[in-house]
Amino acid sequence: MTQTVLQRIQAMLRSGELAPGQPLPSQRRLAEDLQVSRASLREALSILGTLGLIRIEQGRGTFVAAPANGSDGEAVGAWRYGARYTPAEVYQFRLIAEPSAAALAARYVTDGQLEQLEQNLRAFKAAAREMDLVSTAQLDFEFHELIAVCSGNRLLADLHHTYHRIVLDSQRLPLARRSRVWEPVVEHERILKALAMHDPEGAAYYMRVHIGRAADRVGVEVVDAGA
Amino acid sequence: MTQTVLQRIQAMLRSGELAPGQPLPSQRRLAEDLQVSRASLREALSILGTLGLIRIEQGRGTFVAAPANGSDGEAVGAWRYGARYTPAEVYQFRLIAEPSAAALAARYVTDGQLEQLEQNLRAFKAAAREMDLVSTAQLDFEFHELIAVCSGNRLLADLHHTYHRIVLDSQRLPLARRSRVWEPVVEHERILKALAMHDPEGAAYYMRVHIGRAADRVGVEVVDAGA
DNA sequence: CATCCCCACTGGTCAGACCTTTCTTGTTCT
DNA sequence: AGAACAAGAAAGGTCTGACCAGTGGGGATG
Repeated sequence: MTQTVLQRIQAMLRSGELAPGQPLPSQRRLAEDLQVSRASLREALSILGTLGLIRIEQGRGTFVAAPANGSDGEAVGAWRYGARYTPAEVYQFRLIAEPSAAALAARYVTDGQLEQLEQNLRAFKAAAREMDLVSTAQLDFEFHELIAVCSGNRLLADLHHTYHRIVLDSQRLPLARRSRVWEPVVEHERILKALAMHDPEGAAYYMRVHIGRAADRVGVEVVDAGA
Repeated sequence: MTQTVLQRIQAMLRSGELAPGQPLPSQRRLAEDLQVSRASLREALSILGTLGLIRIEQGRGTFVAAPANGSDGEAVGAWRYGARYTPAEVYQFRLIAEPSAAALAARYVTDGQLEQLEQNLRAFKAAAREMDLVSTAQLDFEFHELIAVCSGNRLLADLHHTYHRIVLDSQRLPLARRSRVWEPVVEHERILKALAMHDPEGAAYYMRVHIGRAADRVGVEVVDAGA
């Protein structure tokens, strides 16, 4: 039920039916429209609020979140709970670790793991095509985690799990700007192709590009260690 | 309220109070424990479920999500308790992370930090001259930790702490063979010189060489990710 | 001894009530 | 007329209690 509501509201948002900044119907009204209880509706709205797709203000209403436009200084501020590490630190670290993880994965990846990655990519494509931002974010993370596992270095694999948690702790998934939701699909495709060809340099290169662009998409400025 | 509950449950998960795969208290029980209504609790749990931190199964219960089991779906329980890493994995990871940390440190290191590093190097020299193997190992680690801190990336700094622990837990201090005890002193000197000159490429290069040779000195074969 | 069914759990959903905050609106006082 | 204030409508926030729907264990039955 809640999942259904989640899907339907996401559909409303991406259909452009509601413009950014525009208020959604009141919870009571919306619950009636969707034929669900207010409790179920609220669970869905809470999730969307946490993910940053909508903004909920007591006494005022619920509003479609302004798109994460490049007007920097604001997009990052949403990282309100991530006290420990800044987004820049996380992306900087990913820029260091993940290309190497990809290079190692290119050497050691098995056919079974490649199949898993391809399966993930297919689901990722489907989710992107339907603009299902929640699923894309989850599948994106899974892709990177799979590669970390394929690297054969458990330190890298566990580590990915760690900063996955860090991002989750900040309660803000790396949702891309809607207009750029298709970019990571292409980038993942390139990485996967390099892995399939067992090409360490290529995998590392495309991974580096991918992480850099991912940081850009969420409006984070990162200093590349360049090592 | 919901936000508070979210924080508290996340705190439980982080603290390791609940191990992966272990069930959480039932919603009715948990709601009572946390002094909130089940509705509010459910909103928080729904969010955590969506984010993948917990797995909610109707009729069965709510469970702490297991860390990524990506590979074979078999070796899941393997590192549920206390992950162990081989020295090869640790050195491979250091080979990835530390050159980048050194490059960043070269950019951001302050005069005060350089002074600390120089002091460490002097003590390191003295310990090496006296063949004090325990002190050299400790000072060696401290040198690397200082550099991680200088990088300005707390993720790198905390990480160093982590695998320092891993190495200590394995009771396997990187003690050099007596005949080669002086080598790391020279290598540290080169790194420090690059840092003092604010030369990122040089610092990264000498660090890479240093880690590689360190692995060799303790007889570990490492595959360089080469990325 | 094996089978089956019941019941006590779990999470999922619902309805309605009450609270707090916000903003409008209409009144009142200056 | 204008400003200040007060009341109320409407929004989201929370709570209570109930019922629905799967799950699984253990006792009754053959």
